[in-house]
Formats: sequence, C-alpha cells, structure tokens
Amino acid sequence: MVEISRKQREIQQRTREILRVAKPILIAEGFQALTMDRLASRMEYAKGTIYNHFPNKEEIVLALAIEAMKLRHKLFDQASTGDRPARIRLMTIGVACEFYTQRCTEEFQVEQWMRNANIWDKSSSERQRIIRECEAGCMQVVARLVRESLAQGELLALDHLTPEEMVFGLWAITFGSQILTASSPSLQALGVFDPIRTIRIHCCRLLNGFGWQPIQSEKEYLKLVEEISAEYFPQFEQIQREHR
Amino acid sequence: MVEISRKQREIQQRTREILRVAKPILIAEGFQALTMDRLASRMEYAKGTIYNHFPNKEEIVLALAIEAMKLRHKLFDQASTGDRPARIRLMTIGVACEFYTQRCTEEFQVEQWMRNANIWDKSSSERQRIIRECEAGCMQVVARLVRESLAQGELLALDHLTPEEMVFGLWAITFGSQILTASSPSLQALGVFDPIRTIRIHCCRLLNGFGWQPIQSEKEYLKLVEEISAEYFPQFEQIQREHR
DNA sequence: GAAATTTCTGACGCTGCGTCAATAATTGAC
DNA sequence: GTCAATTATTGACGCAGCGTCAGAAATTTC
Repeated sequence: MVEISRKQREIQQRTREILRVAKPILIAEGFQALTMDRLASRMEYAKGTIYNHFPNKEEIVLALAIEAMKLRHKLFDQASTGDRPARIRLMTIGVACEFYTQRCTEEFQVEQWMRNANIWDKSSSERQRIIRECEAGCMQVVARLVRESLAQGELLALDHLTPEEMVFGLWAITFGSQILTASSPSLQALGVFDPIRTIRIHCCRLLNGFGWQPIQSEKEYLKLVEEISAEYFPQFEQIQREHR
Repeated sequence: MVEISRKQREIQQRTREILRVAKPILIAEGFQALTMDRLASRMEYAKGTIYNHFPNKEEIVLALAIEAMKLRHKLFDQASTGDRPARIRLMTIGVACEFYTQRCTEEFQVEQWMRNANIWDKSSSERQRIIRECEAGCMQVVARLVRESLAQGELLALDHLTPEEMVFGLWAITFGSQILTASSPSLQALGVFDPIRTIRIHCCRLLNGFGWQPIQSEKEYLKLVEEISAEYFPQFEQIQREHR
C-alpha cells in the first residue's frame, strides 16, 4: 500500500520534527522548561497531536536519548575497528568518549536527563529496553577488545573478572568523572585542574595495573592519545554530521 | 533571652521534624510524591508553616542531603584515622564508601536526588555552598592520605597530578560504579555479576598502577578488604546510630 | 488586660499535565 | 463526483500541586 506508507512516513517525519523542536528547549532551558503547551505552540500543532506521538513529556526525552546513544554507539564502533593492537583501539574508544562528551555536548546532556529517575521511571518499558540495548551494544564493543586482547596474550588472563567486569571499571571511571565534571561547578576549587588529562592518566595506570601491553610509560600514553585524537577527529566529526 | 531561645529551639525542632517526615516519602516514593500538601497534612501543620521553614520543596531535599553528607564525612574521618600505612587507611575509606552505599541506603539515595539538576538548580546558593563544603571536606580527608603517602615514600612523586587529582580518579571510579549500579537494573544482563568486588579489584589495580606500596597481590588485597570490613563494621554502625 | 507583634492558616491564583468530546480531513466504495 | 466511514486534529476542561498572602490565632509586651 503506497498510500499507507506515505501517511506513515508523514507521521514519522513529524515525530522527528517534534524531537528537533524539543531538543534545544531541553538543552538550553532544562526539563521543566519543556512543556507540552510550549512545544505545541512552537510546532503550530495542538497539544493533543503531540500526545498522538508521545504518551508524555518523559518519553520525548527517552526518544532523544535513544538517538544520542546510537551516535555514541557509532563512534565506539568506528573507534574499535582497524588493525592496531587492542589496547590502542581501546584508547581510541576513550578518545571517542571524550569527543562525545565535548563535541556532542547536546547528546551527552540528553543522556544525563535520561538517567534522571523521575524521567526514567515515567517512560515506557519499550523505550527503556531499547536504551538498555544500546548500552549493552556499547559494552560489547569494548568487551570484544578485551576478549581479543586475552586471546592475543596482550592481556593476561583475568582470573577474577569477566571481560565485562573488566570494562565496567573503565566505564565507571570515565562515566563517573564526566558526571562529576558536569555536576560539580567547582572542581577547580577542589584542586582538580584538568579532569580530562587526569582521567587519561588514571586509565593508563589502571590498564598498566592489569599488565596490559604494550604501553608502559605515561608520557608515551599521553602522546599517543593526542595522536589518536588528531587522527580520528575528522572521522568522528563525519559520523556526527551524518547523524543529523 | 531564655524565651527567644526556647522559641527558636521549638522552630529548629520542627525543622528537624519536617525533615524526619519528608525523608521516608522521598526514599519510598520519590521526589514527585513529596508534595507540600501531603507533607503538611502528615505533619498536622498548614502548608504555609512548612514554607516558613523551607522556601520550596527542593530545599528540603538539599537539607536532607546535607545531613547525609555529614554522615559520609564522619565515616571517612573515622576510616582515615589510626596508625596503619596510608594505603591501608585508603582502603578503609573504600570500605566506608561501601558501607555508606549499602547500609546507609537512605542517605545514599538522598545524595542521588541532590545531584538531580532540577532539584539542585532550584535550591538556595547557601545550601549549595554547604554541600560543596562537605564534598571538599571528604576530598580533603583522602587527599591528606595521598600527601602523607608521598611524604613517607610509600607512593612515588606524582609528576603529573596534584594529590586531589589523584583522589579524583578514585572518586570517579567509586562514584561512577555506584551510579551505574543504582541506575542500571540489569548489570547482571550486561555480564557484570559482582560490581562491588569488581570495583575493589579495579581500585587495587589502579593503585598498583601508581606503584603505591605495600600491596602487590590482588588476593592479599581482597583478603585485607574483608578484614578491614569486619573490623570497622561495628564502628561505622556506631557512627550511623549516633547520627540520628 | 489590651495593644502590638509574631506565627499560623488554608483559600486562591496560576501553571502545566493529560483527556476526550467535538470538529475537520481523508479515504474508498459506488 | 459524492458521501458515509474512518482517521486525525483540536483546544477547552478537570485536576493536581506550587507558592502566596490576607486575615485569624496565639503570644508577648507593657
């Protein structure tokens, strides 16, 4: 049925349109500024129409978050390919993370809102499931590198951890530092002057603590991160552009 | 003026009473269930009276968070004293963190609510300041151990990090893992079976990565954590009791 | 014991969510 | 091309909850 699919395309189109309008409001003014009335009047549609697309405000945030996490996933995928040693590709994922946080600030912010208990709890389990899937997808990209590294002997057997638990530590430290950086306006005042470089160093030391080859020196590590950063930046930007 | 101070004591008393009533609502049913009307009717006071104590709902959460963070600070203080090597005392703070997350679940939850941007932004800068102070206090307890360790030679000079930046990594990894554990209902499904033990191991490896003496083996580390746990548990419980 | 002051009260105005009966647009059978 | 049936859109409405403030009640002061 050509007609039905045209209609459906129109509807999908409008769903995207709603998200396009909602996003800057959420980013610039926060969740409480994102009211259905406001959204409706900006869209030149009635409120009821918006409710045909999303059962509530919260669901709009989750829909935005799904988009955001898909972008994250793509960046991770891009970063994890290639034929360099796994540890180098792992570092590239770290760089992708930094890129995401710093250059895809809107998506990063949306992810923060998504983790808000008020918002999460009011959303449909369907969208929650999709988000968890994205999360698992990102996890798997990294866990695959760990498995590969174990197989290659770059990393010694983790007697006490699953590969996913190995990843969990890295996830926790990057995620934790990003939240703290975002929510603590005065890290400077606490004596933390360069959180990004700090976390780079900690990741290096952590991986060294696991005896992960082939990097030993912190200096070498930091230099490599810079090189990877420069090399991948255009690719990441390309992915970001395509994502629109 | 005895009279004035009696009056003032009564008012302070009621402020505490409001917090006492508000806390279980927030914990059990979340922020949106914490309505001023409900609070007022449970207290058998009118809404206006509550507004004499707190300018808005959000401020109540921050007041609860201040209490929570004071408890955290006390636990950290307790953990950091004694004459064992700094790394052991650092591990004890780690144990205190675990205790806080697991045994002071209400306080831990309140801290989560406090980090909610909606809530934080609507609160007075005065209470925000106090919270940042508590945060800084906790940071300092740990940073002091780092400084001490450097002085003792247990830890080699950190050419590229301030002591606070050294702490930031530990903070990020424990904080990050706690948030992920709390907000990801399906860590299990992701392949993370024992997040607590996982993070213990990561902390050990991280500190080893920094060459922090005197622990080398992971097994020894995990055993020590268990011992410290058992030893400090009663003290922590005592502090928790006194905190009411 | 009465005036002055402080404290308490809850009805009120307002905002914003989500609904649904009424209205408009689209479709497809003839 | 027409019209009944179906589908989509609309915005007024009911409701909940925030924060206010004019007046009532209690307390203090003289």
